[in-house]
Amino acid sequence: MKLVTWNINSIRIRLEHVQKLVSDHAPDVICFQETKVRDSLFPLEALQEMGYPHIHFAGEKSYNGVAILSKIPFSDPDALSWCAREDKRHSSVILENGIELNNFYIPAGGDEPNAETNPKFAHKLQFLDEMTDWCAKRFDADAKRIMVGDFNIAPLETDVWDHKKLKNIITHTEIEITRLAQLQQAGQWVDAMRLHILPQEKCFTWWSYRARDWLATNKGRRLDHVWVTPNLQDSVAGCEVLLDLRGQDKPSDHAPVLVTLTV
DNA sequence: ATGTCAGAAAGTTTCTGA
Repeated sequence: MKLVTWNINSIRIRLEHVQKLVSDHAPDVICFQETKVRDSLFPLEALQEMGYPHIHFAGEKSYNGVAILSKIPFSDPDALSWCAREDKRHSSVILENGIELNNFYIPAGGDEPNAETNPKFAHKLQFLDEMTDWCAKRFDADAKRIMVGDFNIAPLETDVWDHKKLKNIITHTEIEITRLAQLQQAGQWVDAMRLHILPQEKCFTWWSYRARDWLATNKGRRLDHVWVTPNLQDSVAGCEVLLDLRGQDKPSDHAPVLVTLTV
């Protein structure tokens, strides 16, 4: 099974890039974040015509929004709300092969890494805490689960272009990295990307629009993640960040992450 | 620290969030 997670930053404006992803890599399942479209305007037919008859989406006007596209039939489509808000930051399905797939868009958190003065950062931390409680409560050693998405946190020193310069910048602060570790522990999640792209290697999935020459300067961060339960660890056959899609005309600021599983 | 985007509202320009 080839699985992609991609913060698309508007699904409607980048349908051609989705088509390129499909033509070049033919993923079985694609998880999108930041679709930025209300459900009534979601381009369902166009995506189905690309070869994805099974689509679960949960969106809103302008902001957030997630979608799961699949060649594989699924059941139990769900979309949970977090932090008592109605923003669309989660969706899940159970694939026909029995694997539960969760797609998350964790809040970015604003600019100032102080939860007392910056409500966006407080929201991000609360969101992480709720996810941690949720994972702990429903933990099941026998369940086969995958959790993907734009987590908006780069935990390792090699997940950012300069650890020292970014250690007080949201996405790479100690407090976020600690919360993410607690979340990972609560579900015994395995970082599937880092099974194949070794932790000592730099690995980025996001480059700011503001940096010109994004590839040459390579001031990136690994904000997008694929986590699997331990019983799926040996099924993770490979991982690739699809840089060519970040290099298209009018790209998303995130590159897709492709993980191949032998399931 | 902010050089760029996307979407929305109402203005061919400003705001917000990222």
